Amino acid sequence: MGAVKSARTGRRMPRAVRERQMLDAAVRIFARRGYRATSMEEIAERAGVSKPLVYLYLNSKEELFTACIRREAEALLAAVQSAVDPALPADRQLWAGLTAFFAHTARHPDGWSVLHRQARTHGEPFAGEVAALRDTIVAYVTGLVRAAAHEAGAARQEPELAERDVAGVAQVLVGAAESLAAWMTETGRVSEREAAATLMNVAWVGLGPLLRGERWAPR
Amino acid sequence: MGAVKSARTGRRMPRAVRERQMLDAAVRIFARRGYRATSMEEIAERAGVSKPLVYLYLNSKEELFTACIRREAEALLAAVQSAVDPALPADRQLWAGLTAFFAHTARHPDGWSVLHRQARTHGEPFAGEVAALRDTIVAYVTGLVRAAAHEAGAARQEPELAERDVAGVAQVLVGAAESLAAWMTETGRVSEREAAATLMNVAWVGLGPLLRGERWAPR
Amino acid sequence: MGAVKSARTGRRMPRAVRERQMLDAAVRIFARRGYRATSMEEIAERAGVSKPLVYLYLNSKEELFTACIRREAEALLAAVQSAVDPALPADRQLWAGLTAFFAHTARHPDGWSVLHRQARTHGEPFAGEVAALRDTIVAYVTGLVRAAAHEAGAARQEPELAERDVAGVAQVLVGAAESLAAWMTETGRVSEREAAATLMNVAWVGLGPLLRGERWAPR
Amino acid sequence: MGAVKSARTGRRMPRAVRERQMLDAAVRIFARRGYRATSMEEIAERAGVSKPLVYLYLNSKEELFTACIRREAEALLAAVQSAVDPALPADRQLWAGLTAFFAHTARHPDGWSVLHRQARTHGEPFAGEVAALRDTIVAYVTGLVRAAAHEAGAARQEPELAERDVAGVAQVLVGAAESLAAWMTETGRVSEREAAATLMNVAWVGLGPLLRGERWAPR
DNA sequence: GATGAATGAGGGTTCATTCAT
DNA sequence: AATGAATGAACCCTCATTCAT
Repeated sequence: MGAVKSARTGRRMPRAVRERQMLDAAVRIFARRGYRATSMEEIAERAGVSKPLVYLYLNSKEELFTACIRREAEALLAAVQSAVDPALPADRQLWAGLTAFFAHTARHPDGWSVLHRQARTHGEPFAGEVAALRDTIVAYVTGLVRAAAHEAGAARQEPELAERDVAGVAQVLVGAAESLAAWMTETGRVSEREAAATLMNVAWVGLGPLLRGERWAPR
Repeated sequence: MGAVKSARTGRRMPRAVRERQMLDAAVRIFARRGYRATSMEEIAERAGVSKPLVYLYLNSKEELFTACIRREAEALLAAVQSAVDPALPADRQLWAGLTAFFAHTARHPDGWSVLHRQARTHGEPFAGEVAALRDTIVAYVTGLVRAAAHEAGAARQEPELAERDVAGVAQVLVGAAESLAAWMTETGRVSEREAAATLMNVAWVGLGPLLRGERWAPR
Repeated sequence: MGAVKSARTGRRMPRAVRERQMLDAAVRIFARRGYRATSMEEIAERAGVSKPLVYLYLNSKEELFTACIRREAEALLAAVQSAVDPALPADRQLWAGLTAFFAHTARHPDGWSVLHRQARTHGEPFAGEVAALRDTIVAYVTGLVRAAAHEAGAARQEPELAERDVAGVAQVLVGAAESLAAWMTETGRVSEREAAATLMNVAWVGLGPLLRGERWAPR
Repeated sequence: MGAVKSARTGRRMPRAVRERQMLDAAVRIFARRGYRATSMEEIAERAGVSKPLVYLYLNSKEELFTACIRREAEALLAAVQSAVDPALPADRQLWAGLTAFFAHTARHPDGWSVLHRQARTHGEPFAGEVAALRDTIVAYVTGLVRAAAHEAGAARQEPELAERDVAGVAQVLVGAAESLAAWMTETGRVSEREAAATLMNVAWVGLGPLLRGERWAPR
């Protein structure tokens, strides 16, 4: 009825192209409806092919969803990594990475929704796929925070930050970044650079007192 | 299949009791399977009643899910609010609130999953219910951060924090807290107090340099 | 939701009164929704009693519907019969009967709908109940037509009408009357007297040529 | 139960054929059970297909019922129209039309039941479909009666019949015809030609006195 | 390389009916 | 005299998936 039909653009396309069309359609629909509410019928229709062809290429709904998750995870990781020059100082790397992250999620809201919302809400095996991605990112950010702390500390002759605190800052950074990205794509109220700047101010500027050993403790 | 059956504990209970049982069952199953993948049958079974009774009391799957969201939202808000003494200084309030938040989500992981994951993933009208809760919390946290900045600034004769930064810190706090809570309940790798302490260190301790006007800027 | 609830007018009423309320409610709802689409719930609600009470008094949906049919059939028959004075000439009796019939169906459209539409569309045992009523009426009308023909024929020294033609005229009369009654209650386009007059003109006035032996035959 | 199963005659048939089978089955069952009491399951079974296929081709119970009504209405209209030669005099046309009508309803009792009983009993949108058919037929019959009166009147130098009476006769004719058809198919007590002849005698032969201005009036 | 035809299985919802009080 | 609590059974509809061509 109201479904937008992609005009079936010429039959007989090479497999790689067809597959891409199917994944594009799938990501879009999974992102907007959720895994269970998405029907293979609708994906096939939007991809401009028949249902059996979707099965021929992607085997099952579960494998199709997994393929979507993998493709989007790789794309996101590639976007962030290619934006970061490992030769730069840690804070510049962090800035570049955050900017690339927010830019990518803003440009691919459906992909981000699949990763951040849909995959995590529908249990195994999908959640595991995303967990792996997240672990990679957390590890990378942890390295950056450690290096940043090291540089800053070295400059000011201060003791390095304890691993626990490094990990804590990294977790907060990643968690807040995810949250901001979702908020950005859903409400459009913040720009990519604003989001990145907010995080840099908290993470980087806030590192100073932590490096000097300040801690908050209940009393 | 493998579903655990609650031994039907005696027929003929007053409506209020039955309704509670149904909501308990529903929250648990919605949290684990997601809205669409949850069947009314399974909820009824777990609640120890027949499906028609669930419909008699809760009308429809959608209303049932909404009732779950509302109950869990109210419970979470009540837990946090009753933990906070408005007479205390802002940092103590923040600590108390965060601790209560993490304690509640740790004790009610299914409720938290319904609020944080499921409700937000399945569109309107569910997302709206949770958005209202989140707005309440963000407003409250913003107030605390502003007050905290005010106290700290006043003590040190420093200019107060700009509203933009207050809002940024609040957003990061709430986003990071949500993210940590989910991570906590999903992986069990951090304790409630650790989570709260990490956030206090970043938010509270890191407030210092921000108050002194330090900002990170790319160049 | 939108259902009109009769304010439960005082508990503890004599059985006969309660039963009447239930039948009233049932006729009304059966007439408007049809047998299958009517729920015992709605009847009970409209009657201002609980469902078990409906069962206590009327045993089952089927018996309840049958009771409605019988009550309405008896009422219709009584209305027609009490309007007819057997001492009058046949044409006056026919006129009185038709007028009473149209008046009754106009005043009790739900009852007429139950008899004419609902009961006949839902198979046995309901159709049989109405068939009995119809047979009674057809027999009565046949008698009137025969008598009318006799009077007219006797006056003009003409041969009486053959039984086949008498029966034919009676069938047409009854069929047309039913049809007009339904049309009247559904569209409201004709008055009771107009309907009766139309039928008298066809049946009575048209009797003349038939009595003189005129017939239409294909050639 | 007692359901007759059509031996599944070979799988894989072209859509048009299957659709016809489904409509055949549906008309039969709707006619006998009524709309609400008919289950899609039973229709599918009788059509020799699975339930989903019925939905694939006919979308919903409501659309299926509507499709039945339309098909039967068109078939009935076509049968009557093709039997009538507009070049013939009005009485011959009427006779041909009535004969065709009774013949068609006798040969397709289920179709007639769907049109006359079921569709009208189950409210909109079904009743509207049949009302359109009836209007067409009433208009056609009105034309015939008018023409017949004109011919007859012209021959005898008499004044034409008033429009009100023409309409009255047409309504009575159509109503009586419907009623006789239902009675015929339900009881089998009259033949098609007898039914048509009865109506011709009343309508055609009875037209004479009406043309001469005779009217019945109460007094 | 691609599809029209077809289905098993399951989910949301409703309803007539009963039991215990 | 009357009801709140409860359910077995069915029904409409959808969907992931396959077969035959």
